[in-house]
Amino acid sequence: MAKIKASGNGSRKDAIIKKAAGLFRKKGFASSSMRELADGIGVEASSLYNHIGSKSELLQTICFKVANDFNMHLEAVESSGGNCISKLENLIRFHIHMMTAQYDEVFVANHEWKQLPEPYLSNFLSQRKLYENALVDMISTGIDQNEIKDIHPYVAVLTILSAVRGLEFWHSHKKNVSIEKLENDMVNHLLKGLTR
Amino acid sequence: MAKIKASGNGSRKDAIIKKAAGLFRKKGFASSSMRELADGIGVEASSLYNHIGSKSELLQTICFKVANDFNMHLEAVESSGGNCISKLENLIRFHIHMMTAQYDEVFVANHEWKQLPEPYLSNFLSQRKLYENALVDMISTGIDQNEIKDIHPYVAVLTILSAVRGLEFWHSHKKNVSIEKLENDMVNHLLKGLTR
DNA sequence: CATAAAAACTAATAAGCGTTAGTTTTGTAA
DNA sequence: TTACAAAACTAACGCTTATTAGTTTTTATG
Repeated sequence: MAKIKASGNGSRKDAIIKKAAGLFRKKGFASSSMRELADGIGVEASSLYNHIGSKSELLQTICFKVANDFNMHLEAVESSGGNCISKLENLIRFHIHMMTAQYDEVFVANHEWKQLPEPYLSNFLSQRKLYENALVDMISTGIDQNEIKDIHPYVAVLTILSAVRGLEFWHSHKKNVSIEKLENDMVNHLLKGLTR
Repeated sequence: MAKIKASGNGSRKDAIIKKAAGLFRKKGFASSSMRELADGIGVEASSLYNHIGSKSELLQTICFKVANDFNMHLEAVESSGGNCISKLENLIRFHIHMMTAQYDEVFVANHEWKQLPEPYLSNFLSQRKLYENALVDMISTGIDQNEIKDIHPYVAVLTILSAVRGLEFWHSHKKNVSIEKLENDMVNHLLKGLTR
């Protein structure tokens, strides 16, 4: 065996994907070169191709892994009991959790999906649309049951998803506030508003 | 004179910048080529250099034009009367307005600023930090004056800025809702929450 | 130690990139 | 019509890109 792995119990391929996620986040997919990625691992660029198929495949792996994690959690929440607001709260907290636990991967999936080639691009977009629609349904139900204000459901979904997405900016600022307070304050803001 | 302009009263340079904003939004800055941009205008790539300095200059122009528009409006709001909540509402509505009136440019400034070379990158980031700080101060004042809930001010700023930023997804969905209802629902959500 | 597989290496390819130089065409004004 | 400037063109430059082929080194297993 050889030098690429270094640590952990994942495969060499996993190590490459992890490094790629970090690089793609920092510089963007198109501005990241395979030579740069190889440098970060301590290997020649061509050596990477013993483990992966292509640069594009790296992006695909990252994006669909993230999409899958969100879909799995959504299913779990949907089939759980509880009212709409608590389901929404659960989802918001999961988004915040993912953003901190898998920062690079979530960031890349959020920013670089446009660079996916067909048919992966269409696949990714339709998965995201399904996810959004599930949240729209959840909010619509909440409105019907008088849990939630009369608001355009998609606007609310957009606001929530965009707000949690914005946690990507948190990484440079995380000194003063604990992640628990961040999570609680954001959930509270999104569900109960700012006005006293 | 020559063929590049086609319409309007802006210069040829302005026409190129406008086309570049559209292209950079659709494909990303790094994935957009000068040949592609020239194609969209109906000209050879080298002809562009009679009007612009470089590809990077196009990005700089777009990013700083947007930053400047936001800074100008912020100054106007800060020196206006009114309580904190109404100032915040004014700002949120301006963000929504910019996102619809200058979609390509705002999108590019939001997504591609990372590709700015130094010292423009540092300049852009410090302008954004100043903008964020102004909003943090605004919310802190609101908390002191009992207008706003006791929330971590930066979390609230992050939530608001991220939410309005998410309107970039609106362009594919704008059929069912008027921009006025969108604006009102989002302002209401961000200021007064979702829960009835 | 021998063998085989895994994973590294060197070298090269073809394509695309931003950009420049030099030249020709186009449009305006005298 | 002539003269000037603006803006287009063609052709090429040096560089970087992802990727492949072929070879050698490393590692694990018998």
